Amino acid sequence: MSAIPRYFQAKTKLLDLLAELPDGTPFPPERELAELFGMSRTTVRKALDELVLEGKLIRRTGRQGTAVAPRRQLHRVSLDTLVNDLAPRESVVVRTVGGQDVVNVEALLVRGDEPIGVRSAYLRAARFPGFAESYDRGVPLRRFLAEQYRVRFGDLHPWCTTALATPRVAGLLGVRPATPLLSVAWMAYDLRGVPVERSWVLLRSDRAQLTMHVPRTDHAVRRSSA
Amino acid sequence: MSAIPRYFQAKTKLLDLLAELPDGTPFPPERELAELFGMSRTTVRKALDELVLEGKLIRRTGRQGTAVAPRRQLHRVSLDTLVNDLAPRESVVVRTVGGQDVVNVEALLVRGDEPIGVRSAYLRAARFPGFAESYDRGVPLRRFLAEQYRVRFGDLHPWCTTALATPRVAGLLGVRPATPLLSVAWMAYDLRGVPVERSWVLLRSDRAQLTMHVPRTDHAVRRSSA
DNA sequence: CAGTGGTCTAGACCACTCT
DNA sequence: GAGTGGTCTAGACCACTGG
Repeated sequence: MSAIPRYFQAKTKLLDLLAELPDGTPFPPERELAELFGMSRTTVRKALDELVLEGKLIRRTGRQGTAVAPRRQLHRVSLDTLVNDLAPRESVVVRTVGGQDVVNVEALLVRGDEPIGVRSAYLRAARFPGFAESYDRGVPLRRFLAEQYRVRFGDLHPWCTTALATPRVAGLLGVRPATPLLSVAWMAYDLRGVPVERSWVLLRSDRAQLTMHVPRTDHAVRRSSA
Repeated sequence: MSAIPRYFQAKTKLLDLLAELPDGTPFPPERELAELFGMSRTTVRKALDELVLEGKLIRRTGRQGTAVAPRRQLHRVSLDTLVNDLAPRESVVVRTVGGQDVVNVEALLVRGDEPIGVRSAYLRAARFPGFAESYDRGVPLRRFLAEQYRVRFGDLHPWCTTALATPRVAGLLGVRPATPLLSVAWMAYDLRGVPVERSWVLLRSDRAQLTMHVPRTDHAVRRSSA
């Protein structure tokens, strides 16, 4: 095993420093920290980079400098809400892609005036004639499909992973490219097993947590059935 | 807007190079790429760093060098399994922390000889006397608590986010420090509402996906009840 | 042993923003 | 103009791995 890298020692010190400062407090400049810690600016920057990725610091160009990130209230977004009840309202974009074959519904998820995520849904255009023109953006997508096109949705098995922000998504969410995001994706089928909707959501994990539900388990039952 | 950084130009070139190579192909050394692109090694490394984070390249120390990442099969881990059915077996470590007040059960999650995650559970020692000595590592933690200590668990509301690997976790999982991981955490209460267990899991998202379940929704019912 | 990635340094120049 | 973060350089030393 190797020794603890200096940049990680710097990170530890920075975390201590950070814990004592209230939100929004300007942080010492990188050059000053480098001198204080007796390290090169490059090394200190590597530690700062990680703290920025973790959402604990914010950096702005110019005279504004680095500051303690406001401890934003983490918005708790439930999986059920994400799938069923999201009404995109004004920020939705509907475009047809793949030679008119597919309709893409892209919506920015906003909480308290801040973007917290992007949802992108793909539908077969042939299954939903006139969708692009008739979609009511104040209605959750799945409810709209259920009501207007008589879709009956079956069980869902979404999966969750991490992804790095592409430059495009980074622009939408106000983060730097290559920022890690929480990714939730699913394929929705109707009751006959026909695929209906392919969606995924990218969430800023510094602003939103995904909450899930696991019903209570009776281990006695589990045990006797095994 | 600023010009395109050189490291991003390097990344584009590397992606072109990478697209033509089959899985596992050795990649040119960093020093060679730097000379080829007319950049410093540091700049090329920044581009390589992102490709490694995206799982497109793997880097190994020593003579082995960089190579095109094999497209691994992703293990699908269900949320229910993660919470209820994980039997850590031989890799579990039990330690008491915080002045004997708390017991920490740490287990490495393995699939096919590869580590895919770490689970850490915290229990109040006073609630579970003798736990550290008596815990049977072949039994899932929650079942053990249910059977040996008569715990009846209530509903669970885990939450999901991203986290960066600390050097310690990185060592356990075989990734670089600061690799983005999928984090699943929960607080478990018994049926009387007393907190019992505080756990979290860190998953390598290049090897494992978290799968969840959403029961079918009847939008007609939802609509009429609103 | 030679060659690889991992880390670190001391400097440099730029774009940006506040005063 | 002064100070900030963003990028880049040329070099150095180390730990590790294969022949």
